[in-house]
Amino acid sequence: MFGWKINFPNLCVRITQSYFVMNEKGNYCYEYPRPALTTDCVIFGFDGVEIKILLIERGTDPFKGKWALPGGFVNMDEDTEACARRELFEETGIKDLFIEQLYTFSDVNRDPRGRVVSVSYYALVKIADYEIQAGDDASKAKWFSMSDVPSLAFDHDRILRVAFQRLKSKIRYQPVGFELLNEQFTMRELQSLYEAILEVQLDRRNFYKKIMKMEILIPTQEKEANTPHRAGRYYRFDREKYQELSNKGFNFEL
Amino acid sequence: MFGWKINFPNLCVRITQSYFVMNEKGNYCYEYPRPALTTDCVIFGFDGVEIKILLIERGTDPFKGKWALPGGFVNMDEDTEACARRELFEETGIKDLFIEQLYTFSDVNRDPRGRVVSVSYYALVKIADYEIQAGDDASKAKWFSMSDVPSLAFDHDRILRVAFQRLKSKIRYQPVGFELLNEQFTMRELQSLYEAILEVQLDRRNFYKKIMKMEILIPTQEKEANTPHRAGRYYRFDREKYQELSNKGFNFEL
DNA sequence: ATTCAATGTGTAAAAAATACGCAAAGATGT
DNA sequence: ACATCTTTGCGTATTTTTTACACATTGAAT
Repeated sequence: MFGWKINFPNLCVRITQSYFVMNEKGNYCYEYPRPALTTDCVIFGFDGVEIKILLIERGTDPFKGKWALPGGFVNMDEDTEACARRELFEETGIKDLFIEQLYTFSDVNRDPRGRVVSVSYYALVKIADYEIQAGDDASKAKWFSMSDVPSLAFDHDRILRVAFQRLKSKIRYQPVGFELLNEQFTMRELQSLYEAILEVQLDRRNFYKKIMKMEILIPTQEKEANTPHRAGRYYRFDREKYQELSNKGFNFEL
Repeated sequence: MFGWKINFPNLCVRITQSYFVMNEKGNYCYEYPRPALTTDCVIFGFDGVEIKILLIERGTDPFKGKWALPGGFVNMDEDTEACARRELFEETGIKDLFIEQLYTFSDVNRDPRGRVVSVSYYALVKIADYEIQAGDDASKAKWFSMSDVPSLAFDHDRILRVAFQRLKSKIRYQPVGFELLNEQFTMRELQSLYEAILEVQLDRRNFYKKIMKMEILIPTQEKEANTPHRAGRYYRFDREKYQELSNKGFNFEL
């Protein structure tokens, strides 16, 4: 319905009340000025010890050479979430991941190129699945520890701060942590994840009892390999069971 | 830096990488199509019994005659929050209120006029301050009970649902309820507010003890008037004390 | 066999949430 | 003056949840 390429200069395409004129250069013309719309994505991973985020080194100005969040301009035939997923895939090869809208940043001067409004998302990925792809293609993507993030392009420092804050509060009352772990994980990994995000120490035994009482973990028969000690059992998150319990009024909380 | 009115036809104004051309009709022209950007605002009030929301009757198509959330297009020199506040003031006379970003709605077909992305906000107002203004000016603004909201224009039904959900979860761990009450309020009013939003019944005595233990309420010497029984004491929310406690790690929770 | 962390269960103490009881206050109407 | 009605403020017993830590056992690797 919108954005057809029409090659008559100054043809006015009327769509109810909003319309654009296309001039001889093929530009899109509107009666009132419009901000450009982009999405940016904060991608969190977990390496077993620390929370990491994926950044892209900018190849063009502005901020050429600086690290930035993956993102780009919204197309006319996609909503912002689709845009975030597309950009993510194009820039890092990551797809099919947990993604959720974070906040829309709209400061008038947040982009030196002009008025650009960014709808930001945060995503949780199983870092092992993407470690390789991220590093090898043309775009310079790299995982950084949260404690080791360089100063970022645009207002991306701020976006990152907001995202981490959100992750921190989200993980306490929604079972999103599992998105950061492999399909199978040990109790110790799960606990370490919570400790890394919440920045606290937890008692192993109480943690175990609390999480087991929820009945949302399926113990598998498999165990860790190559440990110098007794191998930990692998568990998997039971999404269906969680949905079921959730519908009955159960609230995940840790 | 952006959006200067320049009267030479087809003059290209280059701002780093983003630019617009102004054609002979005074239109704003861009190399790529852009969605229009609006804000919409869900305004909550509390009349002592029920949660209410403020709606505007649309005077023009599309959805002429339907009720909708107050909102409008974002100007180039204001961020989205400023836009939401401005539109709110223009359409309802309300200013200086609690406002917070809710979510950005970007479905490709959410507006029949074309591609329009809406950054939505929700606001909490002391209903008594605005009851009169809302009804009297040209725009037809009206308070509706949550239980009695008509079908709304655009995707505003959905926005409203999301907003109420947010209010419900927000009020449990942030002291935002006070924004809905007068500067002074009785214990009963505060409790009724929580009961209305959370849709539960609370024990008066436990509620009293819990809220008093937080030490964020200042009891005044004033009391209700014209009650057929013992008048309730007025309290006020101690913002500074809350800030102070909050910095020390105190978490409001009810 | 030794080492070392994981496993799984138990339990006691502390803290928080829940459910009521009750006497007194005080504003209004009769 | 009295009856009515709801707030006020404190008390308290019970249940539930959280927290802290003990302990015996398992099992992979060297």
